Parts: sequence; structure tokens; C-alpha cells
Amino acid sequence: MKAPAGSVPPSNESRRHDLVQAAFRGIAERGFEGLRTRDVAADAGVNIATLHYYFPTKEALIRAVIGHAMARFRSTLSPDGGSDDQLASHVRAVRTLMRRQPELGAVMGELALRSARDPGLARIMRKTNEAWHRIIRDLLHQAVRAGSIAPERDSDEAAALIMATLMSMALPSIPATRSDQAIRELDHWLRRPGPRS
Amino acid sequence: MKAPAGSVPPSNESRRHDLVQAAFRGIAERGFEGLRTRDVAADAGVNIATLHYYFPTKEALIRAVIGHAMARFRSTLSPDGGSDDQLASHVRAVRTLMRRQPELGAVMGELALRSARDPGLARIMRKTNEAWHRIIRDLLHQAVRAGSIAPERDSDEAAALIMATLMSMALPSIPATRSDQAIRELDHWLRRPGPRS
Amino acid sequence: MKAPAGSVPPSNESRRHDLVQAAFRGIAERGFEGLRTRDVAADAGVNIATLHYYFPTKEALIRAVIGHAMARFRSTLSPDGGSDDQLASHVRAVRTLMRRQPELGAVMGELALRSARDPGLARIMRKTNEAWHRIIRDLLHQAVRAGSIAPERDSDEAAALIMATLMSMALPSIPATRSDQAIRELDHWLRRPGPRS
Amino acid sequence: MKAPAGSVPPSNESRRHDLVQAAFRGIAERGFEGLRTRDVAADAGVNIATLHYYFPTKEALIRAVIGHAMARFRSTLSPDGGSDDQLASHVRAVRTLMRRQPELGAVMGELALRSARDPGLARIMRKTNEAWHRIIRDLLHQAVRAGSIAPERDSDEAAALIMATLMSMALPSIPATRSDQAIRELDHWLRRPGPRS
DNA sequence: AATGAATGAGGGTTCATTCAT
DNA sequence: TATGAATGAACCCTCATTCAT
Repeated sequence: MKAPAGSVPPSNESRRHDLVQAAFRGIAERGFEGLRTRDVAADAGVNIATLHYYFPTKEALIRAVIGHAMARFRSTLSPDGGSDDQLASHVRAVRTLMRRQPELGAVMGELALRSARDPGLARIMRKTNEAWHRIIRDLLHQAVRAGSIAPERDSDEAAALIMATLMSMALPSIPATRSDQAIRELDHWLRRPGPRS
Repeated sequence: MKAPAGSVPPSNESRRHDLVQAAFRGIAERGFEGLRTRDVAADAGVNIATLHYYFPTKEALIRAVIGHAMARFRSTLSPDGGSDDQLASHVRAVRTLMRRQPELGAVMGELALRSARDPGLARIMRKTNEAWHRIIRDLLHQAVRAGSIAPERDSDEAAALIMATLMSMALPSIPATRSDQAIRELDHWLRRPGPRS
Repeated sequence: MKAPAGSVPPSNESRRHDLVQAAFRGIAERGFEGLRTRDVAADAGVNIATLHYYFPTKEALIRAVIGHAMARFRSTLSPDGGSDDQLASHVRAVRTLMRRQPELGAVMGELALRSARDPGLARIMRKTNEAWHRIIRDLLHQAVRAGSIAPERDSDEAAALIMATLMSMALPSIPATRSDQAIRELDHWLRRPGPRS
Repeated sequence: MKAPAGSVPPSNESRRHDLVQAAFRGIAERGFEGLRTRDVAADAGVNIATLHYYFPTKEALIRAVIGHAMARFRSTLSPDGGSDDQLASHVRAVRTLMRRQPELGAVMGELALRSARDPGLARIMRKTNEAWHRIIRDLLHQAVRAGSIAPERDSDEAAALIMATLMSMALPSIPATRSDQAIRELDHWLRRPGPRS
């Protein structure tokens, strides 16, 4: 039951996770611009050389943070089943997530910006976004079938609007109050039985 | 006949502008993370010491870029008057601006993120956003009065939704196609005479 | 039944040798400049900590390599007796050794250079060189007695010339062809019965 | 009369030369193994950043040192004309050079070793060596024509022997006394009118 | 006898900034 | 106004070495 040797060096998964967590916080607080490996190591309570023992390069650490952030984010996307109106509950879940973990929002914003200059990251974000888009569209269809919202609109366009609104929460320049208002408006439109009913 | 900002000597205003422009491009292309004063100076065709002659510090240069970007951005916000449906035309104008000047979108995204760590910038963004919000809300009212959209909703909430959608265009992780879909959906909702009419 | 060097515990002699061998190869390929204990350990198939178990310090490992290299080198110097013209056969033997084990030549070059900054190594090299010098001088005398070369010259000077020529083969900047030419010339001079005979 | 701008940045040739000189000394004293840019900068009396102002990378500095060393070395090679026995005087000149500038010898040794791992340097050394070889061979021919040495031997082989002897002086493990003996022997052989006369 | 994990002390390089001209 | 030259402070990364197991 020995750990597999080779090109994936060390184990001690907890220390590894501490470092990723520290880097995550660093990015949330100071952005990629202000991310310093020494700070990360210090924040995780280890020597800078130890950081490089787990992550050969800063880039490798950042990749791990990206994986961590995306996982944390995706876990919210999956509709938790059950309710008759999963769409509304999904939107509320995202809002709650962003409210309760402002760091995650900040990091997602940083990742979004960085994806413009990082093809690998761009690919990841594209895939995640498309998956998210599909989920929302499916939830829309389901809500239409359940009769909780009006059937009239192109579901891709509606899904795009919902996603744009939700993602805008990753921009810290938009005050929480405004985000809530936007979501409330969205919610209202989605809820009503339909314009021409 | 513009007054020179701060205590900086009068100096050549055009050279100043070249530098701001170069820094603006730099931020658009490589983000704050990748902004190097030397690159800016080289891009403007001057020595690095010359840059510091005009802008004593990198921060000062960034302030100037912020001013430049905000001015460039605000000039789009002011409704160009006339038409019966200024709201729709405003939305379209913003989309067109972002499409035609992707640099401006990228920089606005960078500024939005940076505002989380830069109180001065946060204040500027807040003010601009509130002004923009008011403009949109007024356009909504006007559209209601003109009968082109339904009167039923809280105008602050509707304005917040519109702004969220528009601002989401500053996130490069959202493909242009999706942004267009979102805006089309928005447009559709805004255009129709009203849900229950 | 070799006694362990220094205060180091007895330990596995073969593992020890593997490490020395790996370090030897490392020096031959990348010089002292490029010698990394981690590479040595990896090359010997052991953990870096294991290397330090056998050799408390990098210096200690290097000492062992020096011993290894010198032993390997010296074993060629001892004239294999018999022949009437041992000097010529000795020269040929050295040339063959350098040709067949280019690593040994490279390491000897590295050691020669290092001896300028390493008094301990300098002493070793000096002793080896002097022993070698004596051997060659004796072979010269013997050849004179045997009548195979002319008696006329100062044997120390002739020995110095032979050694200089042989040692120059440790310099990789001299192409093998040139070394062969030099040795052929040497051989020729040594062989002939004497200038004025 | 402006200095040419572009990719060959700064001028101040004297500061540049100081740095090369300091690096040269560093290599002579501690070898490539012990060459530290910080030491070089300190030795030249400038900040480490200043060193990188003149040489973007350590490699670039080393290239410059190589150029410097080769130039200094080559200047000795060119026969100074005149005398009837230029060959002997050339050999003496090289010996004198090495004696008076032991640093140059040490650096040449370092370069010779390094050339095994540095193709660019290898090319330089090969060319220099071949040029030197040709010079010596020509001096041999000339000496034969002048009747000062015997005509009998293959001039390439004789030249190779002379060069090997001279280059062996770059190995610090050979004591000066031995080098002198070798050269004296060489000199003696070269001087005599010819073996069979 | 052996190793995974950790570290202190640098090592080369970069960057905003300054200064003399 | 403008610049070549210079610098202090960091930054990422490496390496020999150590320690607990």
C-alpha cells in the first residue's frame, strides 16, 4: 500500500490542501497580481522550500487552486433534486454561495479575467460555463413542463440571461444590494405564469 | 486648456496621453498582473525615466488610466436623446461598444476586480455604477410613460438586472454568443407591451 | 574486508559503490559545476537521504569519487612488466585508457582544475603526478639501458614532456586526432636510436 | 553620434569591461563552479541589478568573459615576426604569458573543460586551436627553411606535440617546474640541427 | 538501512524608482 | 524635457542538509 512514486512526487494530502487553501485565500484577497509564494507558504505555516516540494512551480500551485475553486463552484451547480421549482432554488443557492463565500466569488472573477490570457484556463471555464448553461436550460424546460413558468421564450437565451446575471456577482464592483435586486427581478419574471396567459 | 492634474509641472499633454494610452492597452492585453512600466514606456516610445517624469509613480499612472477608461466608458452611457425607445438603444449601444472596443471591456473587468482592494477605485466605480443605474432607471420610466414597455415592475430591480447583464460582458469567460443571447432575451422582455396586458 | 572510511557505520559496501559510481558519471558528464546530490541519488536508485546516510556531506562523496578515480587511473600507470620497450607500451596504454574510458579523462580534467582550489586534492594529485613522473623516468632509463632509445637527454625533462603530452588528453578541447598526432610524434622521437648515432 | 539603440542595450564600455574583468577573476579563482553574479557585481563595485543592466543573463556575461579571455590569449599567438627562430620565441612567449598571468591559464583550463558541455564554446575553442596549430606548423616550416631545426618529421604531428605541451600548462595540477622541464625538452629537440645530420 | 518531509541559505532575475546630466 | 545608468527590494526557485519514523 505504498504511495505511487514517479513524476507525481509527494503525498501528505493535508499539507498539500493547506497550501492550496492558502493560495486560494491569497488570490481572493489580493488577486493574482498580489499572489506571492512566500506569503502562501507562510500562511500555510511552512517554509517556502516546502511549498516547492509539493508544487514544483507557482504555475502548478495555481493550477491546483483552479481545480479546487472549480470543484467548489461546481458542487453548487448540480441541482439538488426534489422540488417542483428547482430553477428558483438553484438561483437562490448560487446567490447564497456567493454571499457566504465571498472569497469564491472573488476567485471566480480572477479566473474569468485570467482566462483571457491563459488558454488552459479558458478551456476549463468554457467547459464549466457550457455545462452550467445546459443545466439551467434543462431546469427551465422542467419548470415549463411543471407549469411554473411560461413556455414562450427561447430557452438558450433565457439561460444566457440567467447565467449572465449570476456571473455578474463575481464582479466586486456590483454591490450586494444590486445583485439581490437583479436576482429578485429575474425571479419574478421566472415565477409568473407567463406574459400572455 | 486643461489644468494639469496634481502638482506635476505642465508638460507635454500629448506625451502624457500617449503613456496613458499605452498603459491602457497594456492592462487590456496582460491585465494589472502583467503591467510593466518599462513596457508602457517602450510602447509609448519613451525612456522609462520619462514615464516617471510625467507620472511620479506607477500608481499615479494607473490613476490616470482609470480616469481615461471611465471617461471613455461614461461617454457611452449618456443617452443620445431623441428616439422613443432610448432604453433599447442604450443597451444596444453598450453591446456595440464592448464588441468594437474589447479592450475597454477587458479594462473595465480589471478595474472591477481591482476595486475590491483599492478603496479609491471602489469609490469611483460605485459612483459610476450608481449614476448608470439611475440613467437606466430613468430610461425605464420614460419607456413606461411612452407605453413601449409594461409598467408593472420595480424599476430599481429591473435596472439592476439590466446592469448586471451588461456588466457581465466585462468577463472574458462569457462568450460573445452568450452575451448576445442574454441581451436579446433582455431586449425581448423589455420590448413587449407587458405580461398581462 | 575493507575497513569503513571514517566514522561512518559499516553499511552496505555495494550501495556505497553505486553512489560513488553515479557521482563519478555525473562529474564526467556535467562537471563539478553540474553535480547535484539529488541526481546522484536518483541515478543510484536511492533516496537523497540515503545518500547522506552513506556520505554525511557532499564533500565526503566527492572525496570518495576522487579516491575511486585516482585508483582507476593509477592502475594503468603501473608498467605491466615484461616487454623490452615498456615505455612505448605505457604511453599506448594511457592513450587507450583515455580513448576507451573518456569519462575517466573528463574526471581527471575536472580534478586537475579543482586541485587549484582544494589543497587536499592538490596534495593527492601532486603525489600521483610525482609517482607517475618517477615511473616514466625509470622506464626511460630502462629503455636507454636496453638500447631502444638514445641516452642523451635529461631524463626528468623528457619525462615531463611525456607526462605533459599525456595529461593534455584530459582537456576535451583537444581533438582526439591531435592527441594521436602528438603521441605519434612522441613515440617516434622515443623510438629512434638517437639523433647523432 | 548617438549610440545605436536596439537590442544591444547599454554602452559605458568601461563599466562593462570592469564587470567582465571581475567575472574573469572570479572564474580564475573559483572556477565556473564558484562563479556568483553577486560576487562579480560586488567585485566590480556595482549593484547586482547593474550587472543585469549590462548583461541580461549570467550566460551573456560568461560569453563576454569567453570573448575577453580568447582575445587576450590569441594576442600571444601571433608571432611577433623578425627573429630567425620565431618558433622558439613563440613557445617562450606562451610560457611567459602563463607564468605572468596565471589567471589566464586557469580560465583557459576552465573553458577547455566547459567546452565539453557547451557547443558554442566548443566551436570557438576548436577554431582557435586549429588556428594556433596552423601557426605553429608554419613556424616549424619556416624554422626548417632557416635550417634551425631538422626537416625530417611530419609537421602536423610535431605541431600537435608542441600544442599539447603548451596547453598542458592550463592544468594547475602540473607544477610550474615540470612545465618548464617539458618545454626545455621540447626546445632542445627543436633546436638541434637534426638527428641524422 | 532507508525514506518522505521539511528547511535555511542562497542564486539568478525582475521591477519600480532615482539621479546626474 | 528627456535619458542612460544605477539601485534596493523582492520574487521564484534550487540545493545540500536534517529529522522523525
